[in-house]
Amino acid sequence: MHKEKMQIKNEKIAIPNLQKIFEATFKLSNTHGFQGMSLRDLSKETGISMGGLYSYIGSKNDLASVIEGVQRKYIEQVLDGILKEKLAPKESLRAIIFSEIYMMEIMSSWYYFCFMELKGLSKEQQNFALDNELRGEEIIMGIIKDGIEAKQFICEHPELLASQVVAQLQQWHLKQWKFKLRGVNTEEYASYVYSSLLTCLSAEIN
Amino acid sequence: MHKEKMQIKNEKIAIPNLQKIFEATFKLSNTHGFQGMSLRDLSKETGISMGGLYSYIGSKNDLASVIEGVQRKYIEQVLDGILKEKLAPKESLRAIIFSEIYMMEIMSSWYYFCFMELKGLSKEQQNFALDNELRGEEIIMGIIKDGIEAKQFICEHPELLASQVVAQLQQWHLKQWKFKLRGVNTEEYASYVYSSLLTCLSAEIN
DNA sequence: GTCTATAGTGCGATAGAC
DNA sequence: GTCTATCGCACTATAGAC
Repeated sequence: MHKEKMQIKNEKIAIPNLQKIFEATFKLSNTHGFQGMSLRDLSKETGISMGGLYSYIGSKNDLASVIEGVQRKYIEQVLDGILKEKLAPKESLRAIIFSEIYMMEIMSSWYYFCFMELKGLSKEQQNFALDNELRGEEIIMGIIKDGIEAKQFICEHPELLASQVVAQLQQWHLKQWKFKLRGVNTEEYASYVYSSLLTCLSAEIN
Repeated sequence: MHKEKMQIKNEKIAIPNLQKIFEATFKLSNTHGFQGMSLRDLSKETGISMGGLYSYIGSKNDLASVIEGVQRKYIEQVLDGILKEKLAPKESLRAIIFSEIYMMEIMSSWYYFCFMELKGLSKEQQNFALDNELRGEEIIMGIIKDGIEAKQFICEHPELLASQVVAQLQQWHLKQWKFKLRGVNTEEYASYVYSSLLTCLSAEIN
């Protein structure tokens, strides 16, 4: 995705270095914040010189922007994949919850970075992110409403229940330290979010 | 609280100016992040000169630190007030949810700032904040367990249900833009969080 | 109690050797 | 493709006039 913007043309060199840059950015941003991280820090952490960094990124802000772009594209692909399957309401909710949580597991640093550093991005990218959050919530709300019409669910406030699920999903990347401390694993958490949702929908848990 | 550290001794001058400084900090941090905000920005926003600012704060980092300290003290006072009342499990949960949400309503900028800028604070303050989150969750979990023992509640995973409530509470300051957009008011949201919790506890809603 | 002026530092970014 | 050296700037913080 980032190919065309890069000065380094040899992929065998470019890809491992880009990976190093992303990982170091996540690490340093998690301790100092992206604005608090200097390119000198990043240079030390990656082992790439200041000058060298600039053949991989256009500018410091460009680096944050690229990370957000890659993350957004990935999520869109996965979500669209699920929606294409046209599952029944219950299975659809299950698929969304489990895939989002497993996705966060794999890309947890990306999620966390994008959430915490959203402010530093361009207005355009901020709007994309907010729209994405609304869209995610509306998809869940839509499925709940479909289930209500099909007499499978009972729920007074579908919009608030949807936001409850979104809140629980986000906790999985925002508060990983807490779940690790409590010894809750990915599978357990996803199962809980799903069963709690079914309880609030007055639906039977299989 | 911040009195002893300040150079300005006349309260009638100091308090309004400190207020201006806090509000401007919240505003600028919400758009650029605290690290991204310069004291020149803060000087322009408050109308106080660079030199003037330094008679109110010890340093830039000190400003963030003071904000976190004030916020923490406030929350502790309110929580302790509720726990002293020794209410029945249901009423206790209700009191915690409603007071926390109304508190966030009043001090929303403070909550948001402390959440987003936690990284920039000293290790000591970070630990305080994390402990506070754990403590808040444990209080809720404890009340749920009390209610289970008293045969008032049924719940398989008290610790996950407690984290669900904490997640929902945090959304109220993290995502205020969303609730405003959806036209959800404070009272409605607090009621929903409470009734959703009772549903998950298989308890009757009065 | 508030200001302007400025010291001193560390930043993002680039040029050009290798 | 990677490095070192360096430019110019914006930052935090302070000194001292008013």
